[in-house]
Amino acid sequence: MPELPEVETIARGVNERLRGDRIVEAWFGRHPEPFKTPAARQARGLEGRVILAVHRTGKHIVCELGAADGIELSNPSLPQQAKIARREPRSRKDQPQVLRLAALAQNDNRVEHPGAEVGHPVAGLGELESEPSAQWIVHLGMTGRLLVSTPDAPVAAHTHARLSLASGRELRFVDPRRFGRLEYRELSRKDGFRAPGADPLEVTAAEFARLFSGRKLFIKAALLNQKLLSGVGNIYADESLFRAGIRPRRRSGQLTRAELEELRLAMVQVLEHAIRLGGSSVSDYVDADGARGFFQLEHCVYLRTELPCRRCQTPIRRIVVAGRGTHYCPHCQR
DNA sequence: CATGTTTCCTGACAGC
DNA sequence: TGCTGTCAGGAAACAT
Repeated sequence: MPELPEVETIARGVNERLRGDRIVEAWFGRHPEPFKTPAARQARGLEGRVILAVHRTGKHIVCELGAADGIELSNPSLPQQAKIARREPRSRKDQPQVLRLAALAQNDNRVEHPGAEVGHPVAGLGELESEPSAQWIVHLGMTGRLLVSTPDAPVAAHTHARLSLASGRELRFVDPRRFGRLEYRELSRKDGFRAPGADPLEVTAAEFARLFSGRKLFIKAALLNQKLLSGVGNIYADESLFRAGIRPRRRSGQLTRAELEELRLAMVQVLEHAIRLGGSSVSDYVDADGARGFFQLEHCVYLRTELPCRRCQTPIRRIVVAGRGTHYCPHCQR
């Protein structure tokens, strides 16, 4: 199940490999509607476009796309768009993609994914050769994969999209369980896509505390709510709570300010460590090259029911919270 | 609005 | 062996 570290790993991998490549042809299987955008419209929109950059927001992978060669946009309000992107940001919501991409670029220096060379940083939009005029947004759901492969590689079952590229390679979207979503949007009409909640790696202590105070729901349910934080899923909610020493059924609003800060720091450490290890391969997660991650080897509680706690040897307990399997140490977490 | 519940979907696995 | 039943789980839709 791809969460923030897995999605980040895939986005970096695709960015390193496909940046500057051109989509020559887009093929979509007819099976997996509903996409968020009808397949025919995606294909029409994607074909001919250049991939300027690929990055992550929340659990979404965003491909920034340049205009197709020799084709004028039908809705040329681009000068307007460019003006918006250069303006000083007034509020968080107004922040242009430029800043987020720049932040990603800094992050990139810390990557030590064993399965891949350290990549060149993701450029800010200002460094791109041209302004993005469209985006292809990929959500992997539970079992989605985004793979860079050669055209002659065997097509896996449940392959729902294949983008043929000018370099001769293909970008494939495979998703057996079909919880994944594909969306195409043109930027002349809407602002660039951003996940609905705060980014777990960038959220400030004050913002984090504000998000989680005054709520009655279980802290685990709050961590999973993408409208509060975007990117944390079941694995990293459990691992973050363990690291912070907080029980998953504590009420979000009952946590002290100190506990919330403890939780935020634990979450950041867990996520950054997981990114360094290329994510967790628990079911069938692989990165853009088909390589597995290694963070599952360092899980302290997730899927460790009845196994001894790594800190105190107490057997790990499994309960259900917010409809999700939830794992914790009854001794280390209070 | 806030929160809880149901639904989608298929591979894996248990039980007979 | 091979069938049936159950379950996991992200997020949208629906219910309270």
